[in-house]
Amino acid sequence: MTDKPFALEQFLPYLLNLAAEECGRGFQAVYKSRYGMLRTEWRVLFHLGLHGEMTARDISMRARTHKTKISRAVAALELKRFLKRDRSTRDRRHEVLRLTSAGEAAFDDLSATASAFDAKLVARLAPDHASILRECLTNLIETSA
Amino acid sequence: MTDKPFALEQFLPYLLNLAAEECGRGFQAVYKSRYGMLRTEWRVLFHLGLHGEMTARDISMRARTHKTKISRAVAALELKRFLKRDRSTRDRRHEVLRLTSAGEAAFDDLSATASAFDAKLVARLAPDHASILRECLTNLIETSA
DNA sequence: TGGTATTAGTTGAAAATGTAACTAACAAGT
DNA sequence: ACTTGTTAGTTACATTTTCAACTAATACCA
Repeated sequence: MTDKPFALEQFLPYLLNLAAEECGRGFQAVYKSRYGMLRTEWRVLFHLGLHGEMTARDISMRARTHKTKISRAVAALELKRFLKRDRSTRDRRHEVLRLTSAGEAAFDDLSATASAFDAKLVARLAPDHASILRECLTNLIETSA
Repeated sequence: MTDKPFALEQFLPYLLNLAAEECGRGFQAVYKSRYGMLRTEWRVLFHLGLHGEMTARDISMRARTHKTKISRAVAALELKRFLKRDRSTRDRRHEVLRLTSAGEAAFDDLSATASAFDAKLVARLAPDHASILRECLTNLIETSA
């Protein structure tokens, strides 16, 4: 502190957290109020909507989310009739997950909302900064794994 | 989805959350194992270490953190003998918070660790990207308020 | 076949968070 | 003095998250 005064408002983990919280709030309000979903629930919904059939483990890997979170999100989405599960016949440990038509409708609705929301965020940045931002974030996410 | 396939891995709230989680993990391991601290606790510690005397409300505003979180973090830090409180004589609703010498020692240690950690993160990015990243994040944080 | 290890997914208890209601102190107008 | 309103901070309760233990199915190998 006497040497080099640490700059908290420049510290990346701090900035990332604040930005994530601020930016997440707006979209959260939508999926929460409209479908009673939690964060992990919309993530699962989106992964299934985008990639079709997946197992809980696939989603867990792709979304870098712990399997217990996924497990409960899947249970919640099943309860809402947004997805169906089927045990794989080849390996009965695996459950193949798939959106129902209600789930797909929710996905379509929310992904449109998300696109619009993203556009608003990007509009706040300098024109050529958005792509650099995404590149940096992707980089930080992937290098650490 | 048939129209424009939504790109989840380009969606800013999603990227921000993943990046925040990934980048936070490493530093979290330090303050947690070394001092048994929670996220809000190190934030309060840092604000006091950097700005000297503050009230819980000051920290709450600056760190954009809800007052109940701050209240609990302050209580935890007091229990660890990292800070002291004093009721203001002018307005007895206010509590003036100040680090103890043990608190300052923890702050010095952790801020050095944080600097090193930040440097490692920056090293993963393209040379001129780090400052743009910080600018974007600051922008996203402040514009929304 | 039997034994050990691994993997997919679930569950329960403890810890953390969010929300709203609360206490205590002050301010301002009457 | 006496309401009414506001502010600082705490507490209580419900919701979420985390962590570790668990079940069930499969794989590997002797």
